[in-house]
Amino acid sequence: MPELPEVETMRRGIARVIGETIAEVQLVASNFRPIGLSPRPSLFVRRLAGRTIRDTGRLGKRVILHLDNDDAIVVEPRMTGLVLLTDPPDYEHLRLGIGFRRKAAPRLWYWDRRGLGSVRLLTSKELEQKVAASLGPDALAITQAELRDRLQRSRRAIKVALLDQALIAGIGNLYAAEILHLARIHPANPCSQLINSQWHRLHGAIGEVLHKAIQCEGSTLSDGTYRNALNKQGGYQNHHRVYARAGEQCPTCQRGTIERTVQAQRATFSCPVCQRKRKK
DNA sequence: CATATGTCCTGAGAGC
DNA sequence: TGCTCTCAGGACATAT
Repeated sequence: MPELPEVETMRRGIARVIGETIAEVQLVASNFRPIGLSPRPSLFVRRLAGRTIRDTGRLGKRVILHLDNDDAIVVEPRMTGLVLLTDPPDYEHLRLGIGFRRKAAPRLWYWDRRGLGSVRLLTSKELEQKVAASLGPDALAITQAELRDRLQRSRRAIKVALLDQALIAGIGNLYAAEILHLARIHPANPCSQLINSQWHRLHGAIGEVLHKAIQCEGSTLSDGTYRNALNKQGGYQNHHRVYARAGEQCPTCQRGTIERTVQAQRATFSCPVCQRKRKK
């Protein structure tokens, strides 16, 4: 489930490879069907040979490694992908390894248990046209006016709209629930019905939740999958207010009991008391 | 054009 | 105990 905070933690965690030159690329075939790798393996390896990592970045929920020839490695972890500079949780689900010329440089791994993620090598033009152009403003950079302008005409529920990466980039199922709870907005509330004070609270809650989650290095859920680049668990799961807490008392109002509902085939958690369905 | 649904994948946990 | 079923949710293809 890596969302913005987890992917940002990955990006920061691999900053040490900036300036390193690629010596060798290892594609781990194993018994798995091919990972979402493009271009085809031989070309992928050839185009990376001798390249230097110029910078790291993030586009929504993707980690970007910018190379010295302006190509970019685009890592999309989806549900269970991890970018690591240390030994992975297991060797069975390793997909890709990159070794560097400098002896002291750590090896860069891509590990993915479920294999829904992908690793692509794109030109800067492809990165712009295929990736960046399909994303809305980053959730950490969006202004309150942009947020309202982009979402308020949607006929969908606010939580469903927050998950639409073309409207705002970086928020996933877990953080959407946490953000709406902090903002005291019901997830089923249609975007068109939000009033000014709610847009204000929503914008504030997006920043507050995401910054705190980054500070905690993301959320490691009960399955234990998510890890930072050094294979350490995140800490934000200890701050979750509603996610996976159905039946517990609401931490905001101390009166409501957290409910689990389903929207767009995704589990949603909210407090029926302080996240009222009608506008404020 | 906007929105809705089906699909991929593995492993954990429930229920019998 | 061992089997089957359900669920978890990223992004995208296809349908409405």
